[in-house]
Amino acid sequence: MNLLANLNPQQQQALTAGTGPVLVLAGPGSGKTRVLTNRIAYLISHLGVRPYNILAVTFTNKAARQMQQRVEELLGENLRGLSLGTFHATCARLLRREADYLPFKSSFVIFNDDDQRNLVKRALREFDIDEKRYRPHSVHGSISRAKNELILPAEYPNTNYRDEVVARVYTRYQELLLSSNALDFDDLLMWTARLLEEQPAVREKYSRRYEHVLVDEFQDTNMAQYLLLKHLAAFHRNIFVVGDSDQSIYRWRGADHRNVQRFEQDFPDAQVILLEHNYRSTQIILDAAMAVIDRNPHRTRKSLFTERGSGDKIILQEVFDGREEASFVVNSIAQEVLQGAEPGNFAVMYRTNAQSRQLEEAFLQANLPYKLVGAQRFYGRREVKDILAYLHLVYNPENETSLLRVINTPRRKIGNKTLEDLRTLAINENTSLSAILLDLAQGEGSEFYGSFTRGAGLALSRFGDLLTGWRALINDLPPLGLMDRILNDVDYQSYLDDGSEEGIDRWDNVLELRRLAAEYSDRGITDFLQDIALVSDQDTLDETANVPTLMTLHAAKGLEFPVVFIAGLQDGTLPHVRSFDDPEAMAEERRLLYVGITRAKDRLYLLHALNRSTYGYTEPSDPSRYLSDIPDELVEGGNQVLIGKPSRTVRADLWEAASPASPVPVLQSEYKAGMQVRHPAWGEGMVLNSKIQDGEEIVDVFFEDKGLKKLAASLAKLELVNTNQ
DNA sequence: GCATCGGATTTTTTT
DNA sequence: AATCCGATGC
Repeated sequence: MNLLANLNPQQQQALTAGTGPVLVLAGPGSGKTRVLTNRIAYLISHLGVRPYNILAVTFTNKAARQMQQRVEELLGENLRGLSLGTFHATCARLLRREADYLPFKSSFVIFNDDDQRNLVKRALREFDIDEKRYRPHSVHGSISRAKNELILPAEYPNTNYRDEVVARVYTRYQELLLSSNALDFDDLLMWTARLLEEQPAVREKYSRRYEHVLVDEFQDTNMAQYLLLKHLAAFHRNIFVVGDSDQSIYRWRGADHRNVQRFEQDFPDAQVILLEHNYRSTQIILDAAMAVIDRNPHRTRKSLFTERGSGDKIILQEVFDGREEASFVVNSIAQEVLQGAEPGNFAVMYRTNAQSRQLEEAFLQANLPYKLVGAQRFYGRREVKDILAYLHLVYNPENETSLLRVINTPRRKIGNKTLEDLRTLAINENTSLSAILLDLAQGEGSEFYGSFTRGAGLALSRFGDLLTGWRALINDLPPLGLMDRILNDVDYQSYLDDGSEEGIDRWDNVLELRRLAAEYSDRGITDFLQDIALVSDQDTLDETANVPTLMTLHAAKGLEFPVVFIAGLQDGTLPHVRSFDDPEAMAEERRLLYVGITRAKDRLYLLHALNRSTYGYTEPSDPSRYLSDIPDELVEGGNQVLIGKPSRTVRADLWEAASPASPVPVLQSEYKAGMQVRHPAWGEGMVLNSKIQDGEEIVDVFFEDKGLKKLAASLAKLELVNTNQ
C-alpha cells in the first residue's frame, strides 16, 4: 500500500508530519478528507500506532462514516478500538463511561429540540415569566450560547434584567434536565469539557490513551470543543487539525474560527501546512469564490488554483420572482438531463429553509423527483415523533415531554383537566407524573386512585398499566420488538388510518422507522435513541438516488456537485437582513456564499429575483451586493430564458423535460442602486433602482432639481460619476 | 374532552 | 403561507 501515491507535496507533508501539533489550512476541494484518512492509515501502518490510541472527530455522522470506510479500504484490516465519531457521539460515549463522576446516570437520554424547548417553557411558567416577552426559543438560544462558552448558571452575567431572567431559567432548566436524567446537545460538550478540566484522573486516562487526536472542520469548533480537544491531547500533544477559516459558517452556534489562531498561540511549535491546490472546481469558479471572499477583512489570503482549466463562465440569471426562479432551475435541469446529463449532478442551494418550498413546488409540478437535505423531514413527522416519544417514555419514564406527547395519543380521554390534576398531585407528593401513573396501574389499590374522578382515574390507570407492561419488556426485547408491542397495544395503525392518502403515507413512515429499529437488535435501545437524537441533516441524505438535491448553504458544506444553482441572491436574503448590523455576521454571510460557490465542480448558476416574498408579502429587492464583487469577465448573463410553467406533465422516472420557451436574450443591469450618475441635461443624480424590462434596462434616477426620472439606459446618455459600494 | 376558529407570529443558519 | 396558541362552543 502506498499512501503517498497521488498526493501532492503539501498533502504528503501533512500526511507524514511527525509528532507534535499540526495545523492544516485546507482550502475547499483541496483533499482534506483524503489527508485525514490517509494520515490515520499512515499512523497505523507506518508508525505502528494502535487504532485504540487514535481519536478522530468530525461534525457529522456522514463525515465520520466516510472516514471510517476509507481508512478501512486503505488498510484492509479491522480498526478495532479506533475512536472515530462526531463530537457529540464521542462525548456521549465518554460521559456514559465516566458517569460516576457526574450528576447523571450513564443511561442518560439526549433531549431533542422539542424536549429542550418544553423544559424552557416549563421553567418560564414556574417563574411566571411572560412567554411573549421572553420567547422560549430565544431564551434557549442564550442558554445554549452560555453552555458553548462553558458558562455555568451561577456564572451567568447579570448586567440587565434579561440576563437575570435567563440566569434563573438556565438554573431551573439544568435542574429539570438532571431530574429527567437527560442532557441536551450542548451538555454533551460542556459536561465533557468540564469533566476533563476538573477531574485530573479522567483527563490523564484519556489523554494518555489518545496518542493522536485528529480533528476535521476545526474552524467550526466552539469554546467547549476547543477546550476538550486541548485536554484530550494534553499528554501526547499530537493534535492534527484540519480546517479553513473561510468556511466557518457556524458562529451563531458558538463556533469561533479564531480557534485557528488560538491553536497557533497555544501550540507555538505547530507545523502549519497550507493546501491550496484545488481538485474540484474550474478556475473560473475558484476565481469567483476568491473575489467574493477576498473582501473579508482580517484573513490570511489563500490563492486557490486548479489544473482543470478555466471552464465555463458563471451564469448570472435575473428572474422576476421566486416562482420564476424555481421554474428556471427546474427547466434548466430538465433540459440538460434531456441532453444526457445525470439528474444527480445538480444541486440547488439557498440561504433559508423557507426558500425550498417554491423550488419543491416547481419540481413537483413538473413531476420530477428531487431530494431535500435536512429540515428534519423524517424525524420531524408527527407519527415518527409519536413512536419515538413512546420509546423514550418507556426507556425513561421521567421524560415528561414524551409522556405529555403520548398520554393522549391516540385519544384516551385524558384531557387538560386531568393532566392538571395529575400535575398538582405530583407536586404535592413530590414525585413525577410517571411515578403516579405507574402506581395507578394497580387500579383501586393505588393510594392515588381516589384523587380522580371515576372516568379520569380509569383512563390514567389504563395508561399506567400499558406503561408498566412495556417497562417490564425493555430489557428482554430489542428496540423493534418493543416498538411492535407498543404499536399493537395502542393500535397505532388504525389511529393513523383515517381512510386518506395521508394516513397511508404516515403508516409508511412508521414502517420506515421499524426498518431502522431492526438494525439495532444487537446494540439495543440506548444506541438506537442516541443515534436518532444525533442524526444531522446531512446524515439523512440518500446518496443512492440519482436526482437533484435541494439544500441550504449550511447543509451544503463538505459536499460537491458538477452543477450548482445558488438561488435567492438578493440583499436581505444573502446577506440576510438579520446580519446587516453586525460586521462579524456579515463576514459570515460572505463566507456562506463562498462555501456555496466552491461546491461547484463544472458549472455555477447564480440567480437573483427582482421581487421576493416574505410572510406572504411580495416586495421589490436588490441583487445581492456580493454579485458585484465577481469580475464581469467570469460571468455571462443567462442567454436562454427557460421561464414559464413546465408545460407538460411527464413521467418522473423518464425525466422528460418541459418544452423550452423560445430563447430570449437577457441583459444584465449596468446600473445599481446607490450609483452616482450624470445626465447631459439634468446633471448629477443617484440611481435608486434598475431593472430589465422587455429587453431594456430601465433606471430610476433621482435628480436634485428634477426629482425622480425613469430612463432607458440605452437611450439616456448617462455617465457614471462615482460608484458608491 | 374535543373540535373548530381566529389571531398572532414566524424565517437564518443546526449538532 | 403555514403553523401555533388560546378561546369558545358543543
